[in-house]
Amino acid sequence: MKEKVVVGMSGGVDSSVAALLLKEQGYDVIGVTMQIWQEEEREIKETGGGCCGLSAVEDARGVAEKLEIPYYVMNFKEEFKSSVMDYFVEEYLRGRTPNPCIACNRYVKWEALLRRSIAIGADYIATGHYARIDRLPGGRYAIRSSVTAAKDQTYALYNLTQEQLARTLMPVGSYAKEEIRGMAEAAGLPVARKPDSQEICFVPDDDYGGFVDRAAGERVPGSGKFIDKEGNVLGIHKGITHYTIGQRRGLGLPMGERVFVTQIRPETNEVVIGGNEDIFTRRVVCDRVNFMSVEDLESPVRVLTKIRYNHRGEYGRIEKLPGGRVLCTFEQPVRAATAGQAMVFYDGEYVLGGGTISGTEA
RNA sequence: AGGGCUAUCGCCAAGCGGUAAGGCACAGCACUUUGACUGCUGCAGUCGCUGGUUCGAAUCCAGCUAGCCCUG
Repeated sequence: MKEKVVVGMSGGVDSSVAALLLKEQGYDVIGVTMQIWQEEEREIKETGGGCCGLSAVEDARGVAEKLEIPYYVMNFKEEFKSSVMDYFVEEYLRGRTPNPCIACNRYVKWEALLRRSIAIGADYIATGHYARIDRLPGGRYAIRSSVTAAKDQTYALYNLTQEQLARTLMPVGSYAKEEIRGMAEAAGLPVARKPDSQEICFVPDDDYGGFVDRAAGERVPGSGKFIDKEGNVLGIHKGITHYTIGQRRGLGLPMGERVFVTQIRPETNEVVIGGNEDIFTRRVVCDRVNFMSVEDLESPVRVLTKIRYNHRGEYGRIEKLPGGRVLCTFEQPVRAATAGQAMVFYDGEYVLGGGTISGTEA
């Protein structure tokens, strides 16, 4: 009997080809689009694609028809709201900078979707991520870099558990983006030319600060002071939720030279401003760690570490700290390590693990 | 109501008789399954105002206005 796999279809090229590849590989494929934040009625159709685009359902259904596979829309709005949107807002209110995609992957895609897929008899779930999953000699599963470094999406997947990885397929990770588009074209999929997704999917107007303020209601932090490291007041800011470490644009401070956010202090509602040289550090600490290729970190090890999605990575030594935290001491200073963002460790092509950045000092 | 100094883009600031540098800020675009960073492009028909001298003035002269400083 054929193994059954539920493919999370966003309506983008990548997940569409994932479904195509799995069908060709002989799986019993079921297409599912996760309804996560969109309004029920009016499907806003314009740009979007990739992970959680706007015209998801319409496009995904078209692809499913073309592939002649069953297709369903599942509602995950509650899970998405509590695990992603609420978390997103809370983090900003704390002066941190969340990565919603990582939360969405772990808690919505790989928790809620996997559970429901199993409930309908599936053996696996699959996505269109540019990453591979290998089972290592020791028996553990680990995310492995995509064959194309350019589109590598392993960073956003470091938080998956062994159980989740054991039931996941990522067929797209073995190909380059151009190859994927080529296959979509060849198969006549209607989404072959769809642009890649970008920005935060549930903030369509790009105004994430406004989104947070609206969602925060009464708790929205008002304007406060921009200060320098000596404490001199440089100006007034719009509220700490509008800033992140390393940010330059949007400050409105004509200092004569480029200045950046170096600190956010939620206690005093202050945003500290400094020069570019003030945002580099060699020591970064994270918590909420998830180990992947290894079960635990017994002794310090040298790894390549990424501190943001689009980061080529920097070498450093990681070691455990009390409280389940991990400290990474980089060989070269890294720029703008930001609390709330993820720090992901790579052992060669494999994701060793990762955590949420809590600060730049132990 | 004595004397001196300064008035050029939102901020800072070149310019010194030959037809408005630059930096910051800001905007748009590119990049990007997060936030950033970065890159590219744009951004004074006009130099506080009014006259004058010059072929020609932001640049020289006069008056006016405003701000700053010193002395009353």
